[in-house]
Amino acid sequence: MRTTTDHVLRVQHQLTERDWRLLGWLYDHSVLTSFQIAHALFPSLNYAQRRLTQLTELSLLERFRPFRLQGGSHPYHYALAHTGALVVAATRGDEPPRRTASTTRLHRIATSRNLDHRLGINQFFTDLAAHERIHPTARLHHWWPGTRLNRFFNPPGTTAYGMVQADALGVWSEHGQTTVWYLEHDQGTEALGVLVEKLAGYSNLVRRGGPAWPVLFWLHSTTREANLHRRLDNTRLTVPVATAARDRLDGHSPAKAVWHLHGSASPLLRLAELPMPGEVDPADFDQTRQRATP
DNA sequence: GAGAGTCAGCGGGCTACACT
DNA sequence: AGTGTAGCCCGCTGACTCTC
Repeated sequence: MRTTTDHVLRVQHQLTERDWRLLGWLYDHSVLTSFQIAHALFPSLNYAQRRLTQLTELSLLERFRPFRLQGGSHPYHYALAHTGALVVAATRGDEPPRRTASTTRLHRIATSRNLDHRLGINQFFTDLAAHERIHPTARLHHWWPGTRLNRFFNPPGTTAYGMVQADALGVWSEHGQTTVWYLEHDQGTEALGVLVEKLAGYSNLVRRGGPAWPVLFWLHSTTREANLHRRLDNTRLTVPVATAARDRLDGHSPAKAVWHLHGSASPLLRLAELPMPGEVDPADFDQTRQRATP
């Protein structure tokens, strides 16, 4: 135990603010590819690869390359190694994970059938972080995994709001406008009816006094997007619903004007322009310990 | 001087395909 | 069936510049 703690102390002073942000993301969101990390946090892929190799040598990160059927190779996929998990847990005041738990977690990440879905969600947020990196007025304040939402809405000792099953929650600002939204990442594998049914959870939340933040469907094609809007025409909505299709992005970030707000005749909206039920202070979300940065 | 970052070239691991 | 080659998709390395 003493040795492990020493190692944690030893590596901490070698970390930059960017490293802390990366470790925090991996603590919350399991896995990122070298491309995603480079795009979100580094000026070049080359330099990112160097730094990631260093963090791996410090035993903060683990990496793996999934088998690729079409030939060639996947990029390295990075996850938190045991030491990395200890470092982040320590800064957040969480219970330090046991080594066996860290190993089990890693194996589960690497072999998960939901790996593509997870990487798809993470791609959305790393695209936003990349936008933030080169646009001084933009800021990704918070990126929460879906699992943290229920803790946020139902803290111990309070009246429960109910459950929502979002893939993630984001708090995003640009040009002084702040929005909070739930993300539903769609790979086109679920029936449209299943997507529409997910909105019932958000309606329940609003009915019990929860906030009516927009729900974003991040869809894989414009055809599916059009079909979903037709379905929504016959659905009673209590939260704003917006959609974007990845096949019309043409390299644009999800921060840009790509969002089709259901029931609105207005042109496509930027992420920061989505309707909010009231003023939002990003600091309101700090109490649940989002960042790993000490 | 140290660290951050860029550029170009090289090499590894894989599939597909043609040839023997 | 075995072998060689091309192409794809990557990461790694050395040499260099820039900034603090």
